[in-house]
This record gives sequence, structure tokens and C-alpha cells, in this order.
Amino acid sequence: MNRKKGIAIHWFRRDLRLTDNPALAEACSYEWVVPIFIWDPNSSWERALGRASAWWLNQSLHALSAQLQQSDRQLIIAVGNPVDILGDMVRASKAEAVFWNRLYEPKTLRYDASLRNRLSRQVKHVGIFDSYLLVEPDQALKKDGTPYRVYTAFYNTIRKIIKTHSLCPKAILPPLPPGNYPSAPVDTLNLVPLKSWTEGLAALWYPGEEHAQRVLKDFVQNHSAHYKIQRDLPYEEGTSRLSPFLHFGEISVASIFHRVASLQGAQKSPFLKELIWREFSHHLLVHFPNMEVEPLNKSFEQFPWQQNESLFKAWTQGRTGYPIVDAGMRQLWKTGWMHNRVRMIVASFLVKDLLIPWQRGADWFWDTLVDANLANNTQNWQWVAGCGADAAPYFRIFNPILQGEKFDPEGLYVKTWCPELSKLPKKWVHKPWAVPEIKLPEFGILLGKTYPFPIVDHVRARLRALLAYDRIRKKI
DNA sequence: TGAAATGTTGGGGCG
DNA sequence: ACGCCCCAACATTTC
Repeated sequence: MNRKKGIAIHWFRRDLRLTDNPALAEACSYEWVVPIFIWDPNSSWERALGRASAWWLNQSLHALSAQLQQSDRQLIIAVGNPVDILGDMVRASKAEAVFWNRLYEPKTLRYDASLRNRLSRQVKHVGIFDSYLLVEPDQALKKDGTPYRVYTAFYNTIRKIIKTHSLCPKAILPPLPPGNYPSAPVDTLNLVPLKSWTEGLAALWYPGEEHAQRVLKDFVQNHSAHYKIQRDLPYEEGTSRLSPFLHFGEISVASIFHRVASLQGAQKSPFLKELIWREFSHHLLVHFPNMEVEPLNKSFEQFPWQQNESLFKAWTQGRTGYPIVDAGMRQLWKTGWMHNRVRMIVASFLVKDLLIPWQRGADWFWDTLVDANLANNTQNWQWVAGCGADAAPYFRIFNPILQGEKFDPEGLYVKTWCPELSKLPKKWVHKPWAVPEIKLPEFGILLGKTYPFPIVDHVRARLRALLAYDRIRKKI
């Protein structure tokens, strides 16, 4: 193979893969390559990781290291600020090029711009590549040049723009340049905070590129055909479960999109529609960088939210007394993941039944989801709260009982995560408070002891939410 | 990517 | 046989 003379650095961030990694592919066209991951304890270029994400990253770094070792290469792990680390590495290795893939959080975009400036004075080439999204945010604007705020219109445009480009083949890494390159062992980064907690995550998830490929293959072969119906049933394996791999770039969105789009009858695939929701979220966060903390719809700044720590805590711990909500919150805590249908239900419950600010829910998800992603998390919470782009109307309030009966009719999901309800007949599994008192012992339930009473009455909570939304609506 | 309230229709019981 | 009432089932509107 003809390699360019000289030395290139590839900075691994959320692109922890060898296949279809354009920045890495470019680096690998050089004679020598330094593949580096930088752990920055001060989070100078990104939001500080949540605990579940940190655990995932730890496992992913092990996986990537092992992958490189298979071909006798080494992942260099450094600790510090990327500006300093990369500057030092350029000097130490005498590199003439630095490459990485673009990410879209506002903080990262700012950091990248100044980093590119700094490095441009030191090296011949600084290359930032597009691979985290299907379409760049400046490529999907309305005719008047402003961003889309309505999903369907955005979707139609995106489908027209996406071109089938060929994916980069798996990178074959050239050796490290001559010299001494100290590397921190993954476990010295202290990314795993609570071992007793992460054991539950470890039982379910196998981070890393090789497993991501297997998960995609399994989804395409066994689940994608039933996705439209099955994805809404939390007890079924109906969703792809690719989100954490996608977040950390262990698989590229283009490779998922093109694989699924090539299937029979995939033109209107609801799965592709979900992938494009991910695009929408990222584009919105680029165009409205404050939406991480502020509602897109300004009238919501006046919304009469309630701060109630004990209700919030009951929600996080899965003690609301609504089985479908509690099952979801417990699945989240035990596995670092929650089924998408249930995410909508628990989010609606926090925001509309408890009137707790969506930002609190977003923060909890950020900390506990292995697929926590700032753009998706922010966009989806604003959507549920009714203040986002193309948001659910304020009056659309999920009824946790009906949602349970509709999507978990046998109560199998509920009983998996709330085993204290396992003896309940399906008639009452979503409303244990309605069981005639004389039957409770038969089902092994002591309401208020083994399972809580509802912390709010949904019918009244709904009316209260409508009143609250009414107050801001009149001010529009 | 809801749910409740309200409106409409049509079949069957019954005087 | 006919009209009236009831109410389930479905449709539409409203929150």
C-alpha cells in the first residue's frame, strides 16, 4: 500500500470504531499513526459524563484497545486537556497532521474551532471530518435559510438529501512512529464509580465495535421486519438497542442507515424515521445552542413548575405507585437503559403529573442512561414537555394506566421490574390500588408497604396540568 | 408517538 | 307494525 510520508495523529472521541471512520482512514494513509484517546477530568470540551456513560466508556476503551492489539497496535490514552495533550503529542511525535471527527454539542463546536486554530500553527494539516450525522446541520435549512422546526418537513428534506456514499473500509493502522509513547491504563482513569451498581449494566451490555456489528446484524435479520409494531411493546425485544453504540460511535449512523434502507420495503421504515429524529435533535441543538437549559418556546419560561424533592426522588427510585412508571424507572437504574415507549410515559408523568421541570428529568436521564446523548435527551424532553420544536401539544397527557394496558397488556414488563406485583391478575396489574381490599392478601400485596399508593391521583393531576398550561397559553 | 368529552348511529327490547 | 328508549360502538371535537 502506498502511504503518505510522515506522521499523523488520530484523536479518538465518540468514534470508537475502525470501520467507516473517515478521520481515522485519513490518518491511516500516513506512514505512521498515533491513535490517541484523551481523558479530560475537567471536561473542557464536552459536558461531564454521566455515571452510566462513564461506565460504558470504560468498557469501550478496553474493547478498542483489545481490537488494536489484535493487529499489534496500541491505543495511547492520555489524561488532560486536549489542547495541551495534542500540542505536546505533535511536538513529541513530530506529527504533521491531526485528524478527528466532528461532534455537534455547542461546547464541543467552540472548543474544536479554537483547537483547530492552535494546531494549525503547528502542523500542516488539521482535518475535522463529518461522520456523526447523515446530513450536516447547514445542509438542511428551509428556503428562507432558517432551520426547520417541524419534523415532517425536516424529514422530507433529509430523505431527499441523503446520498448513498460508500463507507470507509475497516482501517488498517500503520505503526506508532519511533519514540516513547506513555499510555495510561484504562482502569486508572477511574471511570467506574459504583461497582455494585455497574454490575447490573455489565450483565446486559457488551460495549465495543465488534458487538455493535453483531447487534445490528441481529436487528436487521430478526427484528426489523416487525419493528413497526414490536417497538412499542416494552416486554418484547422489538427495538434495536443500538443507541449506546451509536452515541459513542462504535458504529456509524451511515452504516446503520444504508444497511436498513437497502432492505425490502424500507422506504417508509419507521426505524429510519427514528434515525432521522436523531438528525433533527442534533441540528436543533446546533441552531439553538441554549436549548440544553432553556425551553425553545419562550412562553414556557413562565410555566408554574413545582419543585418537590420527595416526589422527584420517588420518581427516580420507581416508587410512584404507577406500575408502568415504576417499572421503567427501575429498568433504567438496573440496566442503564429504558424502552422508548416507557421513556415517553415516565417523562410525561414527571413533567405533567408532577409538574417537575423537564430539566430535572433530563439531568437524571443524562446520569443514568448508557445512551445519554445531549442532543437527543434535550430535544426529547422538550418534546414531551410541550416546549420544544414540533412538540407534543401541551394538552397531550399520557394516562399511565391506559398506556400500560395498551402496550403491556399482560403486565409482563411491569412484573419483570416490579416483582412485588407478580401475583396480580392482568385486570389490576396497572392499577393495584383498585384491587378490592379483601383480595390484596391473596396477591401478596400490602399497599403502602410492599408497593406504594399512587403519589398523585392521575385524574386530578391531569386537570392541574391543564390549568397550569392554560396560564402560560393566555400569555402567548 | 393521547385521552376525555361529546356527538352520531343503528340495532334490539318493549309497550 | 310502529315509535320510543337505551346504549354500545364508532366518529368527531376538545382539552
